[in-house]
Amino acid sequence: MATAKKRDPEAALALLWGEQGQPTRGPKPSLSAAGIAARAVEIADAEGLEAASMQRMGKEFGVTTMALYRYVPGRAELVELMVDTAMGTPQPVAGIAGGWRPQLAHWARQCWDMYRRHPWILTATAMRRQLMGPNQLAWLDAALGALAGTGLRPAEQHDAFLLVVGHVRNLTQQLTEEDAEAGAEWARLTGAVLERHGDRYPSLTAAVAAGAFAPGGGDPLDFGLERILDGVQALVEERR
Amino acid sequence: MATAKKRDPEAALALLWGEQGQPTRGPKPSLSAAGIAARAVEIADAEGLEAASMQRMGKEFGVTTMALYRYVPGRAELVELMVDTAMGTPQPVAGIAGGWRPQLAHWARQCWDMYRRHPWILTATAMRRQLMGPNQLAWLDAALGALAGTGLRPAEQHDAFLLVVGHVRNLTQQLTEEDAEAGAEWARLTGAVLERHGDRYPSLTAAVAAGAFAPGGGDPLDFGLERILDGVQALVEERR
DNA sequence: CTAGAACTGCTTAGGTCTTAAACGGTTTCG
DNA sequence: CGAAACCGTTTAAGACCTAAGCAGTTCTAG
Repeated sequence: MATAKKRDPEAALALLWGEQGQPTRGPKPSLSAAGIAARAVEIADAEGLEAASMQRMGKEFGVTTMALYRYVPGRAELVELMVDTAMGTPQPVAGIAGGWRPQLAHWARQCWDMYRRHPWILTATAMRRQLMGPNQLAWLDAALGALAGTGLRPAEQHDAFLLVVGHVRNLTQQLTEEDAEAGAEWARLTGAVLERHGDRYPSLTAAVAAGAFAPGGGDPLDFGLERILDGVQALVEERR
Repeated sequence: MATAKKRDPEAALALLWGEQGQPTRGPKPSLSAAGIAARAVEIADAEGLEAASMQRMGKEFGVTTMALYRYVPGRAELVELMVDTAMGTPQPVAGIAGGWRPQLAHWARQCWDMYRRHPWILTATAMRRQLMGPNQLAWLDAALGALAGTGLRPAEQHDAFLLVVGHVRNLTQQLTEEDAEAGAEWARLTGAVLERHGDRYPSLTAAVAAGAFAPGGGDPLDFGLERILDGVQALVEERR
């Protein structure tokens, strides 16, 4: 079946944390979950998440598709492992001078780099309470470490964290969409539509004419990040 | 084939904008693209985007799966039409007193309601330059209308728009994930993990202990929206 | 008024994907 | 030395999307 199935979160977590007692009986395993995930990450980086199908991974290792199910409960669990593998470990944030704001900015930039290297993580973690592996928790921990310096209430720190990751993720999606050629085609088509129906969208027409949609020059992360950090800082100072 | 296929953006746009010359020759069509999309939206609302498959839609209307392809070039185009259909028209923002900030806040809240009604729009519009239909453009136009009052540079208005939609979308994703039961299970599992490996994540452990992850009481949209608008407002005043 | 063009919906078929189940071979433990 | 555990394979089932061709139906051009 392509859908549903009964998922076992315990098994998935054991896989993520590498907490399965390895067997002693039968033949030596020729593969490993970590190895499969690592190769799958490479493929997803190069060709997208869809390309890293079970069948493809089987071919990649010279085994049958079904052989993979000895190492991984199913596709969903493999993707979860891929996500944690691809994320890697963030640099610690404690060493950065200047308090929470430069620390959080550095964290965001690092996170952005990571997402740009592995844009498929976005779709893999969308619309689903993701089981978090060691690396994903490390990223969370690092951001919270920076935010602890704000003196905000705990719930507010959590909200601020979501705000920053959210921005990073949105930007990743925005920028990944554009691979120049496709972006130009899109702009052309949308421009043609606007030419026909522009009168229904006065503000949009004006903005386009003013060049609001022209490919920007600066660092795309900056604008939003600065606005968000300004907003958080205002709250921090208000609390003090 | 389940993948690839040659897409025809022109045809897709014609579908979105209802600009196909309707036929005069053969038998009366028993369905319509708009009708199919409308029903598909209902199904996606209730059971998720996956549930609104071609096969399912065929059954839904008492015809074969392939009959649908007389009305829609393919699944992708149907989803695009579903998105625009589900979005509907936003309330105009011009009538709201108090300038750009209340206008943008109202827009965001309205947008959030829309996304909460149709959370599948998130996954449908992820990782792909979406062809925009009339309704989607109307939402964009409304937001830009509010932002025009800021006096920011055009590119900055665009960036600010992305910041606000991004927040709304992130929050939708965040909140849709939690359907209480699943959320509790997730919290339990993550708690158990943290109990075992907590020493590796000091900041996270502290935050959890302080209740940062306890289900919050207030309006979840508020925190981020206020921070973002504060940040934008600071820039507006700096420009003045 | 009558072909034929155009359009309808259906059938057939081929390709993708995940995964359940059973089977023979291999390794180690009791 | 048997039996249990584990390996990779084969087989097969059920989901999905869609290309291609076929038999009717309806309008229009000649």
